[in-house]
Amino acid sequence: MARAATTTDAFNAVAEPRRRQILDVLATGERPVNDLVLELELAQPQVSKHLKVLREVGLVEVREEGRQRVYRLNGRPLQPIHDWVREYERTWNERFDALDEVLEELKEKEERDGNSGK
Amino acid sequence: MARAATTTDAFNAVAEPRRRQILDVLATGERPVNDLVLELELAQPQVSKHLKVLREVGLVEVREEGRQRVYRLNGRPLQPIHDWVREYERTWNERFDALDEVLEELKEKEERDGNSGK
DNA sequence: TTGACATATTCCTATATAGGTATATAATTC
DNA sequence: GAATTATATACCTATATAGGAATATGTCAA
Repeated sequence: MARAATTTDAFNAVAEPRRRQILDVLATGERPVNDLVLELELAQPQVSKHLKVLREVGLVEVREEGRQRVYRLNGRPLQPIHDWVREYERTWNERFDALDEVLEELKEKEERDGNSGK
Repeated sequence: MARAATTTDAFNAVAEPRRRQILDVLATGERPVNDLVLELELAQPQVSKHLKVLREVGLVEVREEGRQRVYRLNGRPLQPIHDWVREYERTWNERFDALDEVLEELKEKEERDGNSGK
């Protein structure tokens, strides 16, 4: 089997840096294709193809305006990535260790006092 | 050009669901390869190969213990993903809209009062 | 040292790109 | 309607998989 298609989900679509760049630009406001071409210094067909992938996973939407296609961001499909990766934040963020300690202390305290008080 | 190698960065490594599964298991504690094989119901060579990819991007580390290789998680390479995707949270989270409104009000208030004070 | 166990590596195949180039499609203007 | 502009699509190539099967490597036990 080959790798999963880039259009499988946001994880795959966003693995490509060019596509993240496109989203980063669109995050500042909607854009017709040619603006993206100029801002990213990427060939027009490449931009169109990346946009197609992003469209298929729902990360962008299009509006027709004369002969232009105006693309806008839809971040919602990124939520699963956010949710997944957030669980790992504690593994690199030391503040979580501190928080864990506090919670641990509270728990122990509760176990000591808890039985007497309700 | 083909797609970027899976070992290019965490974005690419983690696009594969099996590798996310492996990390999810390791998040609960280190494991020798065979435990992963059993828990994921995946063939041993496949697991070893996925682990190799994860090793190359630094998402796991190995310790030799007799004839076993005990793998443990290192979440740090996930931080760039977290940082990137977090910027988009506001695009799907309505609470940010509410926050934006509050900030907008504060800003307007400041502009009204600001000139007299300070 | 022979065999059992744990893991990694090699070889195979089908498939899917990303970018380049050329071209098709569609809207607009003169 | 011919030329121009904006975008999408088709075709090509090099490359990299993910999984399956077989095998190599390394470790321990009897």
